[in-house]
Amino acid sequence: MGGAVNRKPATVFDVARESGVSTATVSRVFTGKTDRVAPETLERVRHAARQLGYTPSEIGRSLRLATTRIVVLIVPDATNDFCADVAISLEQALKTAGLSMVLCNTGEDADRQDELIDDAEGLRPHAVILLGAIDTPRLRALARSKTRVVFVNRRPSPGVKAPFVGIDNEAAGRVVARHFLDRGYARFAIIHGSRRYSASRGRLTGFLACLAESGVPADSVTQIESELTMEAGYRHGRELLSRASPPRAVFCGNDMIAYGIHRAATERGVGVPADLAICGFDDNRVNEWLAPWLTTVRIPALDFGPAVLSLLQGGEAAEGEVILPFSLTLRHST
Amino acid sequence: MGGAVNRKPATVFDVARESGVSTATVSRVFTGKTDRVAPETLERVRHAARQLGYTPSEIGRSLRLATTRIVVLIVPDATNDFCADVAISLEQALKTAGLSMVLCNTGEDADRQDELIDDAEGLRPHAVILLGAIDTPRLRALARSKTRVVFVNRRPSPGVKAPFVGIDNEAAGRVVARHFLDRGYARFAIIHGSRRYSASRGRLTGFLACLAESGVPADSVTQIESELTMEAGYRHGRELLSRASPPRAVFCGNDMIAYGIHRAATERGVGVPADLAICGFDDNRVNEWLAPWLTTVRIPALDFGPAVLSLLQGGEAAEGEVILPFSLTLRHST
DNA sequence: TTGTACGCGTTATCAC
DNA sequence: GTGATAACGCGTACAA
Repeated sequence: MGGAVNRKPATVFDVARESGVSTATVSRVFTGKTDRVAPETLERVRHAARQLGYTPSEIGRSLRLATTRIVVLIVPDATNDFCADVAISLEQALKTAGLSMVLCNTGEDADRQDELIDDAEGLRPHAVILLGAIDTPRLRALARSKTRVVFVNRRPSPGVKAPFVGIDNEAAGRVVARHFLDRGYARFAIIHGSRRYSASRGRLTGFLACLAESGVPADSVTQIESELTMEAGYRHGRELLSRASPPRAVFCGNDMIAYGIHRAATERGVGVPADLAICGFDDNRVNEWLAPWLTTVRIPALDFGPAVLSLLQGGEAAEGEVILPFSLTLRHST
Repeated sequence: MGGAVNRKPATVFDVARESGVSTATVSRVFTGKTDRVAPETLERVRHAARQLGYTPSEIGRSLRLATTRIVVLIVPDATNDFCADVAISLEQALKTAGLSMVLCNTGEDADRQDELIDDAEGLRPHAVILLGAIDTPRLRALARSKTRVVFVNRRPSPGVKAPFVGIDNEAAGRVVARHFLDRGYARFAIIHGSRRYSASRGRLTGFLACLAESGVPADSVTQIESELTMEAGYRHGRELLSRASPPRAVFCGNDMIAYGIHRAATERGVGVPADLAICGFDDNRVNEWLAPWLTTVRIPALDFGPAVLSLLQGGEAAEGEVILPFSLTLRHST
């Protein structure tokens, strides 16, 4: 049995002493500069390290290099399947680059986001990734700082230059509107996320613009700003369907909303799509299995992680952006 | 405009110089020892810090205190809703204690788990939380080390003492078997997770024991060890239903499996529960909305995070354990 | 109430 | 190919 139990972790000094070399050599071994170390020395050091149960301290390393290998991902709502998928794909991508991911949840709360940004900066992270960021002074300060920042799915406010990964939301909104028009529907509703999010704004803008250009009168389109949860969708669905003249087709800010509306419709005996057409957004993984009826805009959530990583690796002052493709998945709800 | 742009982050020294005090005083201000600082000095320091955009470096702090405020959560499969819920609830709970969560995914791969454990120890984390851990020598070494470890949903191998959060899986298996028997079903199948997981083993043991005690012959029970995914459930479902004498009731290792089986049954025109009864496990959040037909064992996934935190805070050498309650959610699939 | 001085573990630089 | 050494940012014991 090694004696590595019940003592504080071994350090480079311990390994150096044990293997009869200097700390510099030990460091060289563990930073991969093995070509500058004699093979025999290399083996001696490795052996001693194993013996002592030595694992290099990221803390010491980070202090010396003035940065950690941690990437902080801040999401608005981790219970949302889309956020979860982005987190999963990002964690996988980061691991290939030797980076760890800290996950934080704002709960869509601006103050909480700002606190999390403070905490994140305290970690001196390799980068901060913001999914669905909320525009606050603190956020702008972060974007101005030396900290690497990547915005996902929400563009930084004009004037803030920073890498971006997302889709063309306005085009997506237009595609849905066009689809509704092609089907011949006349009265519409859109239940969208907060206007503070450029993603929500973009979809709303594209949807409304396409309808307007096709001569749909503005009073035929109900707009509802909503949380993006199943509960909210259910609530709004009940309200919409109890109106004297309910909408014929509804475009949802995400699939969660769509699930809620569908339930509201089912409970009232409203046929989908016979009486009400529903279009979601995101195309969550479970759809194929549990909601094979849902027409929705498919976003390649699992491609977001690799895209973010490519931006992180793309040179120092990268201001690049990655626009990922979307597509309309046609099923039976429209 | 403050001049905090384009320079390296401010340190205690900068703040000390700017506010005309010593670094010790600055440190005292930011570690909450404000009662040992004159109110006027306090304000001066805070002002200077704001001016400089100073955020205390967790790195320096961690080095000094020989530990970070990071908790590493290692999960087998983040795409699983149960894992996701545990992660979410843990992140929330940890934040209240000023801790950050690093999330890693083993993909059910033992080697990868061991690598992640190495990485985790390098971070000198406050604690490592293992959900569905795989028993390896490396894991045992971790449990023996000074690193705080909490096992979730899987008991450490006998001889390894460590805090545990989970449910009574054997009792859960029995409850499902009893339910099947009460409904009068005769031929059974259980599609369970890897026997390497004590959680899977426990459910299997309880299920089989209860059936055996009730006089069900062993050859009336099909056992299938499987991945816990929708795809695997679908595959096994097709296979089971194509048999000459298919099972009448199937107990699934988790809800994902159940979704897959349900789809396989639907595609073949097999009625649920008329021809096949299905019982899941976990009761994912989406069930109420998208699978309101699924009878399943409800696990309070969102209570796991707080439970883990309570163990972390429960004294130094806590070897406590938290057994959370489960219940059978009866719906229409049985 | 405040300041001085040290050490935490690592790596880059320089000298040999 | 190897070693000695100086930082990196912070918290605290001790001194004033």
